[in-house]
Amino acid sequence: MTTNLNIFTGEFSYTVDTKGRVNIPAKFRKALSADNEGTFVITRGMDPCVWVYPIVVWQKIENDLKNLSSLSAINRTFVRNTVRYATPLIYDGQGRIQLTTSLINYAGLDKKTLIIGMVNKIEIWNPDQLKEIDKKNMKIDSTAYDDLAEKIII
Amino acid sequence: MTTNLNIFTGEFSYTVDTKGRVNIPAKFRKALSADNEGTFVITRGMDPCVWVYPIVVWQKIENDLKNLSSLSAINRTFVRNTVRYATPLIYDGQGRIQLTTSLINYAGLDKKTLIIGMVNKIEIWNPDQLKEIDKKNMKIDSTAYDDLAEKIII
DNA sequence: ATAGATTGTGGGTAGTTGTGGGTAATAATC
DNA sequence: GATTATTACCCACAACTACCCACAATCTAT
Repeated sequence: MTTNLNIFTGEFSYTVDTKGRVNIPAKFRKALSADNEGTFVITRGMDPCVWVYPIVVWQKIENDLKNLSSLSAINRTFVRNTVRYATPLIYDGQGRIQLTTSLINYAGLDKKTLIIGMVNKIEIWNPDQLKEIDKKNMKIDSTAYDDLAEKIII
Repeated sequence: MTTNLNIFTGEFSYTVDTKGRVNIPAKFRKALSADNEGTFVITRGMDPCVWVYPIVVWQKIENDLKNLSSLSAINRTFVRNTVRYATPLIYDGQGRIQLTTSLINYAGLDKKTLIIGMVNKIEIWNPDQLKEIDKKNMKIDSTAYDDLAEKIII
């Protein structure tokens, strides 16, 4: 197949087990480039969910952050908030990653999860929470959304 | 023949089998350019049907999405809604693709299907559902249609 | 007109995948 | 240092998927 590496799409339903482990969908593991050596970085998403990056992609982000001047208070806060909750981890023999309790709480995860490919990263959601957010977004004025849709022709 | 590659036209009747597989019409497989290596991407259509893209066409969309910053909430929503249901897949030795249950449900597919070439993509419909939509569209005031007629001369 | 190839549809089987739990090694606590 | 909690690694298994073969119907070409 000609799918690109480190690009993730699609939606999958999985469960967080009692030990706080979730499966990384087999398709996503196959899309992970070899130089990651099975390693992801998990961190807080901007929405109430967990973001999962291939480690090589994350390292590029770290690099960009390094180049932000610490003179600006906004920069400092931004860097702190982005890096603060980031944890690298390898998936186990069954293809699962071990989430941290801090991130499980942040995303409100509990048994049922929705794992969504977001092109360059992966999101882990509590399905109910995503439904809420979706509902809220429906009401938001959609002109900005339409502008995007016009630029990116599907 | 000198038909254009990755351009699809015409209508075909096929069946979804018990395993959720549908045939891609031979004509469409022949129109698929070699660099796709037999790979399509299926996703939700804007209408209640399944959209099927050649993967090289889809990858152009992915690329545009990858360049949207996740700092903006609208960008995140847009990316999520666009790629959430997208799955790349190769057709098997018999020329079939394996649909996901999620998309089968969304499009209300059940045995009989209508496969329609939509120029740069393919649509998979439940024939009854398409008939419904067609009926509804008939009633719509046709000024918009007339506007199009000025742009596209058939 | 007939033989051969192609096409659409069905089904079987071996391997993969998702999920649970067990055990040993490591870390933390008192 | 002993005890407890946590983590890393392994085994088990049901459910699912990818891949293969079969075959009738249709098309192509000589």
